[in-house]
Amino acid sequence: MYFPIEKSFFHMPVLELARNLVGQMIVHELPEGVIAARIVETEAYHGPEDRAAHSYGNRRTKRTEIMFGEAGLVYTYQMHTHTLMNVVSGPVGTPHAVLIRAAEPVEGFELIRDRRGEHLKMTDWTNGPGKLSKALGVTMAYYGHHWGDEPLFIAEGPGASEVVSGPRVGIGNSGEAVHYPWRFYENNNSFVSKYRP
DNA sequence: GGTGAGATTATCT
DNA sequence: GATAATCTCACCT
Repeated sequence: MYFPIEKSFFHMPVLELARNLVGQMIVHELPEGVIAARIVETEAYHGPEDRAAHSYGNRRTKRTEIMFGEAGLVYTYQMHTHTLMNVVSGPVGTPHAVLIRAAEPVEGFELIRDRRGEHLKMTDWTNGPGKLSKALGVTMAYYGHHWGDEPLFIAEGPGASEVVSGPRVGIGNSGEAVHYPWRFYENNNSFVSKYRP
């Protein structure tokens, strides 16, 4: 049984939050059962000053609107045919966010397998942001939800053995921002997504 | 095990 | 009409 983490947990600087989310649990309670996974990889997006962020230069559109809200809200975003999950960070009016990129399944293996496919290796279930949201059943319907509320929430997890940082993935031509070491992941964990230069 | 191209759709200019 | 915080599959080593 899992319980949502204190909402005050989200009130810390975005880089710190990104690092501290590694090792926590992400839980989705569905009518069919509970899916739980331990977060092993995140990325921080530093709103106004980060060329790779959707909210760069305080760009405020219908899509980025939620990032200007309270820390702990859910920012879901459609990329091609996939949904990506973020945790809003920073005080109200400051559009920071943490992208949840990968997690290690802990509970609900059969539900995940049903969604992702019988033939896949277990490590291919959740080792990327699009795959993770599909495995957990997270959709755009959660845009604006809070990560401290059921049925989709962050719970206190067992932590991570060793958290390391490196450059972020898939942000192409974002100038200097490409090199910022704002990706955090558990060292030597096979559920961490592959880095593609 | 690794690299490279194409898919495919909401969102913004 | 261009773009994208990705995924999958084919082909190479």
